[in-house]
Amino acid sequence: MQINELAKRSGVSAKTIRYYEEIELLPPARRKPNGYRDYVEADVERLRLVAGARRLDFPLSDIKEILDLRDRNIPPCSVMLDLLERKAEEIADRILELEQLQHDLEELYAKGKTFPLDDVEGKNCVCHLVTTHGETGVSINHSFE
Amino acid sequence: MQINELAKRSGVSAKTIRYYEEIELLPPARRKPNGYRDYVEADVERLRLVAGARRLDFPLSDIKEILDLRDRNIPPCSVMLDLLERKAEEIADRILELEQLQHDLEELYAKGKTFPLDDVEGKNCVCHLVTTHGETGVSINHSFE
DNA sequence: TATATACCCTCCAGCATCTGGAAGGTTGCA
DNA sequence: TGCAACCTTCCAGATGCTGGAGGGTATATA
Repeated sequence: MQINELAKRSGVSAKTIRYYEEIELLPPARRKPNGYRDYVEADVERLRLVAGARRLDFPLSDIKEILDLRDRNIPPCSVMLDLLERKAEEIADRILELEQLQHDLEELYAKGKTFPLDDVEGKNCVCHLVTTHGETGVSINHSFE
Repeated sequence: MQINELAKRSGVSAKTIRYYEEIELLPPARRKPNGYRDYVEADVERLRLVAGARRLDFPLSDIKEILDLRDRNIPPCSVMLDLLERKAEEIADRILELEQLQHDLEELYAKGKTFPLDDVEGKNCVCHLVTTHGETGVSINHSFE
């Protein structure tokens, strides 16, 4: 099987497959006499595991760890379970952050709407609201509340 | 004011300030006779706008646009309002994606828990669940449901 | 045989946003 | 004189690919 067929069957582009080989996530591919990469069913399966884990947003380093265990005939399932759990926590945190961000954006938008749009140098415009202040540089300027 | 003071007052690291200058988000800094960068109040204000927009997760390209308008004495507020609105939509989409992902992770975790942990080559382990299938490569393997 | 096309190959560069570190100059103070 | 604490530039790395240049190969058709 050539690289494009593997790509179709795994849902990973040929470009990406070569990249995975380069960073040693996949072993060096067997070659046909003409130098083309030549794959078999086991490669499809391996790559599908990679694709599935990527879809769950696992970093390639974690995926590599899983595959390395499997290659050494150590069942990687408990590691995988751990990763799933940690990832879920990470995602939950990220969702909270984004919700806070969305809240800030909406507040700024609403407030910005009430200000003139042509105040370049003055202080009564939305641009001025989008500014950090103080030494921490982390909170929104709420001085117009 | 030297770079470290600007860093403290804006909440942006000295390293990052130099980087912003390099990519022309900030104009080349004035220099003291000894070659050190030398800043004034206006630089603090400009950098705070950058930091505030970054905190809202605006890409540097958008921020550059805003600053360029301001530098040409064109009020950037209506552009900023547009950006706020589009960004909020983007964040909302991202939150939905992450919630879907979290759902998938939890489902996989729960299901994985019910499987043996030592099934390397077989099909009854969580690793096998984390696999794309078919030509699309986008859906989770739910064959154990 | 010539050509068109659809593959395949390698290597290099770029995206976005910094961050770390090396190697070295400057300032200020004991 | 020595040392800490600044400052400078330049290079490399992180993440996960993607695009393109420049070139070889395979197959079918004219």
